Amino acid sequence: MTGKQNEQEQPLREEIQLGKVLHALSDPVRMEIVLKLAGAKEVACGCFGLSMPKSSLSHHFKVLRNAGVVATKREGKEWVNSLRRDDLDTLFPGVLDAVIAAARAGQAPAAPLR
Amino acid sequence: MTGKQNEQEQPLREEIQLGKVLHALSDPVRMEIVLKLAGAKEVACGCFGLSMPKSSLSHHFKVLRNAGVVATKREGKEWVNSLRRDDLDTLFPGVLDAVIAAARAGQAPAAPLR
DNA sequence: TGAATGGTTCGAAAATAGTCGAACCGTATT
DNA sequence: AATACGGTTCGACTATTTTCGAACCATTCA
Repeated sequence: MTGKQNEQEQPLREEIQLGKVLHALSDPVRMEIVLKLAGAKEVACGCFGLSMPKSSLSHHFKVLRNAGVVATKREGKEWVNSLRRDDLDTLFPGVLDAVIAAARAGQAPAAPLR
Repeated sequence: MTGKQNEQEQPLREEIQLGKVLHALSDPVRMEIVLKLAGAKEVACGCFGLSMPKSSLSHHFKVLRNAGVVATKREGKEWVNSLRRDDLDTLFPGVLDAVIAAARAGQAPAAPLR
């Protein structure tokens, strides 16, 4: 009953590459995920209003994870995701903030944040 | 003798999309091009120490152009490229600067800028 | 006009990325 | 133990990207 696998393999901070990060962020679905994570700390995979099969969604999370953009770990029976803000900010200062701000402004102008 | 085609088709400012830009920047060759352009205003396509066929290089410039990252126009018999800083800064404030700074720091740490 | 230069465009082949159903794996609940 | 739940993994397929040689196109210079 001990956790057999309660973390997905993710790159260490120093293994994160800018190119990979930018590629991960270049997809609209993944950008939407990142925007949601940016506003909500931690979110389970299913809690996204994204209409697509589980497997597709899981794929996008995997890309984000492998790029070092999000961290995923078990929390009960669901996987909980979070942005690796500290790592990204340290490695690439300002990049994530600027991209998120630009994406917020451009893609979803009408979304009432509260 | 009049210029038959002295500009490559490029998106208007308002047609530039963040996702396309990020994808364009996610390739190492293209990032290198952008870094060179960032430090040198305008540069002809050939003036890059990149060892690859003309057609491949041309392809990467095309991706950058289509994404709205660089502008290209005829100057005598060569094509001259420049970063579309003003457009990008207006649309996505801080993104280009942060990415360039991060790329400079990460990829080519030993390059003595002067 | 002819040839050299600088770079684009055209295929076509190879590599990479995205989509999705089906099977699977831990966890929790019964 | 059996079932449900949340999500991953495994193919297989499709679509997009990358790479590169060969042909082409303006421009300039001889």
